Amino acid sequence: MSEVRVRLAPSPTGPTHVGTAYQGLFGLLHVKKYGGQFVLRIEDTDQTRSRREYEDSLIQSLRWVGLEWDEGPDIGGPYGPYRQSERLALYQDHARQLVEAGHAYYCFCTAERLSNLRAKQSENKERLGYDRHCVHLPAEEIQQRVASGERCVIRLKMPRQGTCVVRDRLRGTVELDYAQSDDQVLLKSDGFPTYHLAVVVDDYHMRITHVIRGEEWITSTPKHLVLYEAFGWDPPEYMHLPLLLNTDGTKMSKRRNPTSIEYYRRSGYLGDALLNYLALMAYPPLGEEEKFSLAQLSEHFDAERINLGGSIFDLEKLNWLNGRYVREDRTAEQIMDEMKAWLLNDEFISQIVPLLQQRMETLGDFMPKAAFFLAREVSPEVDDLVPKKRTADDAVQMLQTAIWTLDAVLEWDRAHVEEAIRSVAQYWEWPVRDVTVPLTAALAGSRVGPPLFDTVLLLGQDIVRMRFLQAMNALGGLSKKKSAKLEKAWRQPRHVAET
RNA sequence: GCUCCCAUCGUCUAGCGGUUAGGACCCAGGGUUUUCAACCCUGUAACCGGAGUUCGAGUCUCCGUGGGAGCGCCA
Repeated sequence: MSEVRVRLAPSPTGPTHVGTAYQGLFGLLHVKKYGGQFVLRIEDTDQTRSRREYEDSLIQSLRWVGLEWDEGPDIGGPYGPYRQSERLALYQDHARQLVEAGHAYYCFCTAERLSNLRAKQSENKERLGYDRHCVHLPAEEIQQRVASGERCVIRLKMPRQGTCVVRDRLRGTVELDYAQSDDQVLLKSDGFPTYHLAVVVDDYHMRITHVIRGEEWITSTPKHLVLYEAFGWDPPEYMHLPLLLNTDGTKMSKRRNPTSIEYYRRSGYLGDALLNYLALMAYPPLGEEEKFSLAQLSEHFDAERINLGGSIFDLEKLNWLNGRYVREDRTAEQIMDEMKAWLLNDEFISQIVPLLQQRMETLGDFMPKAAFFLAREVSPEVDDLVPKKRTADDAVQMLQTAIWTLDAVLEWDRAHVEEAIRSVAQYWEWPVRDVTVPLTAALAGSRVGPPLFDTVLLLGQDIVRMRFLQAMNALGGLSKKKSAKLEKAWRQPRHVAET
């Protein structure tokens, strides 16, 4: 039996999701139990969404919760490179190899044709999926169109019938009809692979023995098994973990919950407490004690004990656990060090002082006025969240559009933040003050505070989103239906009058 | 719509045919404490439904129901 090798394969397309740490935790546990290697691989095959800064914060965040890996983009290893964008030739070769062997084919369908197709299928209540329009093109035509530089993709030829038996370590066998999977694109027209090709090629070449990933992948496993078969490789063992859920039971998303590791760090949680809590989400404590370290857990870890139902991420319990870590696991000195490493340092305080200086009479005014920058949460008065002559509902909707607008800001600097907030006022055709006052209240807990744009900048995207969300909830929230309607209107292209 | 996964207190869970269904978070009450936390004690609260197997079902089987996920040139 070969050595156990497990990988964590996140995409650097946004703040690091707690689910990434959760999956990494169980992967690491498995590796520790059998004594193998844990690999970090960056899946940056989406050129439009992947960003290097996200990769940096990803690595930092994973280290912060206490995850460690033996091979990865930052430390190298024998099977690198560990960044998929640096392995393109490998995927392209393998895709061509599949075409030559008759397991895949070129497809010239345009995005427009595909979306029309999907619309029609959805209208006729048919199963959504590619109709194999390009599967039987004559060889000469393909050659000609490829040679002429026409945009095309390579698709996997899935079996039309039969049942795929997926062995899942936690669930036993899962049977899925091949017909449920359509001909997946393997190589995109920009020459980058899709997840499905890249994951199989890399897992093979990196000698991955166990694929431990979220349950959302279970239904696409047949595609991966077909690829292993086509290449003549032995597939790895699969373990699909249950999902982390919002309070309403849906897949955890930043729309309803703080989901990023950066948020929890910034809010003052401890990395080891967060990881401990994440373990509890799917793994029952060994005995009565629910507080345990990674080392303690790995000693007794048994995958069979993983619970299969998705778990709701419960802030209350995390707060309780984190409190125990603060009180029981750290000396006062260590807490001091943690706080310095957190935000109580010159770097951070020196950014606040200029914002508050003009609002201070004595030095003693500083801490109370700065408190909201460090607080876990604030509780603004409803009156401060609603501008005069507006309703609570108006304010809720405005807050929601402010969240969307700020989420779309890629360069988190003063100019872009200001532009985004002004555009919210513009969208509603409100005086800027009617936007800035509630937003300030939502962030600072009071309508009086330092300048909004600087405050937003300093609090950071994740904290800002969460405080806006909390303000919305304080005002009664927004129904799903209303939210969808608002979003539709908000996403309409807007025509700004030209001067 | 089609397919798959899942199902014990509000939440996280123990239970692997015979239990007064246990623990933790939350909440409530009490104790301790100069205050507040912390800590300790007590309490409220659950086996989704229906058949079947069995002397006996939370536990096994089937059928419902409910929830979730997937069906992208996103991962």
